[in-house]
Amino acid sequence: MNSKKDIQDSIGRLLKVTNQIFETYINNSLKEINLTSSQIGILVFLCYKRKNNIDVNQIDIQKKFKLSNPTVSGILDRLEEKKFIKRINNGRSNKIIITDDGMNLLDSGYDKVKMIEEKIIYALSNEEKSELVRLLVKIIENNRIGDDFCDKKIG
Amino acid sequence: MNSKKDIQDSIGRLLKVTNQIFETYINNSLKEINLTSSQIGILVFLCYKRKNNIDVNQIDIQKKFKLSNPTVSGILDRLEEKKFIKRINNGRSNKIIITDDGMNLLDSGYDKVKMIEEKIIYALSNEEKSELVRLLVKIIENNRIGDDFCDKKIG
DNA sequence: CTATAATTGGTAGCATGCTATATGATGTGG
DNA sequence: CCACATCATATAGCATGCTACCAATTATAG
Repeated sequence: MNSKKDIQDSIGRLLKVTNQIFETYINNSLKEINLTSSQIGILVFLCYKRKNNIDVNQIDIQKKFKLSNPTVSGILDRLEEKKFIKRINNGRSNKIIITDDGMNLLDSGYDKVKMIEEKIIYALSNEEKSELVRLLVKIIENNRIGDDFCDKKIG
Repeated sequence: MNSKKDIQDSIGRLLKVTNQIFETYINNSLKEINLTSSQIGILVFLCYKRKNNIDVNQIDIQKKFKLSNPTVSGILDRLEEKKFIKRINNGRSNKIIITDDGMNLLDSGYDKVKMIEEKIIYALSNEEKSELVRLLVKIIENNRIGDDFCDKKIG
C-alpha cells in the first residue's frame, strides 16, 4: 500500500541510528578524559602500530577508517594540540606517532569504550555478536577502494 | 600478545566505518537533487506520516532517528529553506509538514537511495540481509530512551 | 634534465552531530 | 490567579564528516 514505508527501516538508516547510539554513549564516557570516539579510534590504531614497529602516515589512517584527508587532518590537529600524538614531517608525508602520554591515556580509555560497547550490545548472544561482526566486515571488504592495509615495516 | 588490537575491530568501529560507506555513497548520489542522507531520511519519514494522516512535530523526529533537538532543528532549517517542508507553529510545538515539492522530490530520491544501498550490500544473501536488519533492530530496541514511536492520530 | 603527473597533506566552507543554555508556552500547586 | 516546573524549540559553540581546491614533494616520461 505504501511504497515509501520500507526505506524508513532500510539497512542504511538502521546502521545510522545504531552508530548514533554507539557514538553518543562513547563520547559521553570519554569526555572525562578529554577524548572523542573518533580520536580514541585513531589512538588505538596508532598504539597497535607503534607496538609492532609499523610506520603510519595520514593516508594509512584514511584507509583504515574510510575517512577523507581533511577529516583525518583535523582530528590529528586536535590530538597533536593535546600532545597525544606527534607529526614528524618526512618530505611530502608525515609520520604519525602516538606519544607516551597518548599510550598512558589508552590504559583507561580503552576499558571505558569496551565497557560501554558491551552494555549497548548486552542483548546479543555471543553468536549474534560474531555474526554481526562477520556481516559488517563483509560489507566493508566488498567496498574497499584501494585499501591495501598498507603495513610498511620500518626498515 | 597485544591487548589493544581487538578494539580496532570492535562492533563500534565496524559500525562506524560501515555507516561511513553508506553515508558517503548516498550523499554523492543525492547531490544532484540537492539533498543529503539525513535530509532524505526525514523527508521519507514525513512523507509516510503525511500519507497516513499522522501529525509530526520535532520531537517525533528526534526519537525516530535518535538525534538531539539542535541537530533536527538545523536539518529542518535547511529543508524549510529549500521549501521541501513547512513548519506550522502551534503554541509551543511545530507541526512539520512535507510540501508537495518535497513529495515530488522523493519520487526520484527514493529510488536513488534504494539503488545505492543495494549496491553496497550486494555481497550479502537475502538471509544475511534479514539477519543484519534483525540484529540492528535488536540493538536499537534495547537502547531506546523513552522512544514510544508516538503516532498521534490527527483528531 | 626538465616537464608533467601522481602523491601527500593542508585550508576553506559547508552539513550534521553534540552539550549547554535561553526562550516561550503549557501545566500545576498553592 | 500567580509562581514554578516542564515541555518544545532555538541559538551558540564545538567536533567530525564532506567536496573542492591549493602547495609541496616525488616519480616518471621524453
